[in-house]
Amino acid sequence: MEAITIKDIAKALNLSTSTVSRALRNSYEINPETKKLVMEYAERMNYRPNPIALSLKDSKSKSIGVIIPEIANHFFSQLINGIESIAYNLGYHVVIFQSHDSYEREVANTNYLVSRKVDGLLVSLASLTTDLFHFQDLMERGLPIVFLDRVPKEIETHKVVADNFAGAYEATKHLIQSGRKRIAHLTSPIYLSNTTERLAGYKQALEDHQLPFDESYVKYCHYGGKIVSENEAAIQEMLSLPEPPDAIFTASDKLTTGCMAVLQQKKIRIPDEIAIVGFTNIGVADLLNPPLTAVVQPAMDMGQQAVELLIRLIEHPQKNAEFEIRSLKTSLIIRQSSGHS
Amino acid sequence: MEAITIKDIAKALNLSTSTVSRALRNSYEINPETKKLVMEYAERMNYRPNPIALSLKDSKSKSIGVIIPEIANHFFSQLINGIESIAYNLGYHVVIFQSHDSYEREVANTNYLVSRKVDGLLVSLASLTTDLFHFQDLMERGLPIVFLDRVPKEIETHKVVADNFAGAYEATKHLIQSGRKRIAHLTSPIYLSNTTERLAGYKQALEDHQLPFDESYVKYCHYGGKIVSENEAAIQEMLSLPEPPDAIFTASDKLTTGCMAVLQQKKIRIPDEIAIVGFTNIGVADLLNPPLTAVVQPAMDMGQQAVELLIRLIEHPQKNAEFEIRSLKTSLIIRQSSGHS
DNA sequence: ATCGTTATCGGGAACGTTGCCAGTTGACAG
DNA sequence: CTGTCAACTGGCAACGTTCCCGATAACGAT
Repeated sequence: MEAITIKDIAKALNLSTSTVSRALRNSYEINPETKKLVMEYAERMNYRPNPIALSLKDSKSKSIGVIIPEIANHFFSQLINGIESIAYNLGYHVVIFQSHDSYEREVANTNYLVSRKVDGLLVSLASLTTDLFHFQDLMERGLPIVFLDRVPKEIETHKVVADNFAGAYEATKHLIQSGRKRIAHLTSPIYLSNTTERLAGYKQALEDHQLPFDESYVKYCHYGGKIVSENEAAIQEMLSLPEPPDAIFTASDKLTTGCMAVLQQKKIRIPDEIAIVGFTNIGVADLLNPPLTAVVQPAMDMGQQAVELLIRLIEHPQKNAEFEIRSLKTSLIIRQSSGHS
Repeated sequence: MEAITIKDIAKALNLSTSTVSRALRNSYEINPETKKLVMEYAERMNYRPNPIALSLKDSKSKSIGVIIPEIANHFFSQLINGIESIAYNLGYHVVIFQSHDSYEREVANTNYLVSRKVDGLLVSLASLTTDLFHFQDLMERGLPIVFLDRVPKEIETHKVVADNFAGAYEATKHLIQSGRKRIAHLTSPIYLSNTTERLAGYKQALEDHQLPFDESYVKYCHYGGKIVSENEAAIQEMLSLPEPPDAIFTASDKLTTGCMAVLQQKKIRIPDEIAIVGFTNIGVADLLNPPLTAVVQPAMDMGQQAVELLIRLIEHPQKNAEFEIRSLKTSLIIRQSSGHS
């Protein structure tokens, strides 16, 4: 606990704290000998500057906050790995918070991170967030924020997303080309950017292939598949339609596995009766029964690009800012669940 | 950015900072009217004490550090959820770091967290950590640490683990009772507490059922299944034995899925040719092909108990300390991969 | 009138660091 | 011998907060 401070060094070497400080910072106006003396002593005593004191002084912390819905999700944990790999190399620390898709938690986490003087924020919106004031306010006050994956339309800043439209289009098209006619879409709340983009891709693919769009084939699950009963109800509703779907395109990790679980439990054969394509980064897709056809997002890459943009924003405060929206390609990995022959 | 401070309040209300400070803290020696004035003004201006300043002053931060091997792992993310749920309620913040099973990273993270003045540490050891000085040193300097899951024998403090011996015993016994005779064990480096305990349970089960223990049936994967080729090599070695195993008991998430992937790729039928039981908390065990028999750890509970112990340690510095080792029961969930009829 | 008490408040130091402003030397030109 | 200028170093304030110590006034009690 008794960490050594600059003051201790000053006392031991009979110097002033300022001198020590400048010596350690290798200032030109310090006698090389003194410098050497200080540096060696500091080294020997294993001196580490106190980041808290520095933060207090400079209102900077060399750390960035990450707010994501949850970490128990392959997409987000890969995202984090991407973020960390870059941030680490650039000398930034990463502080992770989960919103658990709750608006209140997101706000609380945001406030805490700000009071902790993070230099910037990386955010993927909670599914239940509709009011964006807490972020808008911060941005106006000059805090750099970069959004990724689930991004708000209303805020102007750098954003990194997957090409959801193309991914959904490709997935739907794949199902169509595999012979499916009645393709359902199980997705998240409509006010997520993801949802509308994927929905649009899905619709466009239907249209381009002369299939009708039927609103009753689209189900929005507010809790993103985390509440089983909601899933189950949504799927049950679709199955009870006069013409039940012969394929389901699911829009997230949890929705996909949740859907598979429900079908399995109902003894509905995949893909014979219903084919599935999931928008998911789940790691064991090819170990599933049946192996899952998936639209995979370049999560790691997304994380990396997002930090890069953020750190650029932090270190070169906006030259009143052209903001970028980077849209990264997804890849469709075809396995058996889509019934592709 | 221009957060309001106690000084601002003092100036605005024509008081001294000390008075404001005490008013906010509801000190008895402040005139109730003054108090009201201050509190209302603070409320109106949305005053929040600066945690950095507090940390500097008290060398306390009301936050705890968590160092785990990796987040992209169901066991650990559940652990985190358990930790957060309790810590949050007790007014502590949780700062998560991944060691990625690297000793250097573990040390770096530890140092950073300590310099950031976390009030305590929750640690699950990196698989490549053998030198424990960085933790021992901290403990001697009075920093509360609680280990969980992967714990060191050499350090005396609270520990929370799963009952690895019993879990492994039960898994092995289950395989034996399902008619398997040549049960292999795919596991992590031997210097992890987990590994030895699970190995012991495995051995004991063999012995109790009059099966010979054969060292060539035990493979230690240093990278815990994260490096596919290592997995593959280990499994290949076992398959090339004169008497290849008819069952494999795998000791972790990644080892389990890795093993299944290799068998699948080699077109070895599970469980017909080789049965599998995995020590894993993977969420989609029943969606796998075949559904996976698993020894599940009460990860959430483990996390919760560990924080409780840690916070107790933080808030009631050791009454020279009876240290607890809590061992929580695992549960064997039987599915098809073990070939149970 | 003097003193102790109580109630209420302000001053200043401290946490660790940096940066500005001032010294204090010594050398050297004038 | 003085003035100037480097070269080097020290003092101090500041970041936001708390806490110890006093200070002030009112008010009985002595």
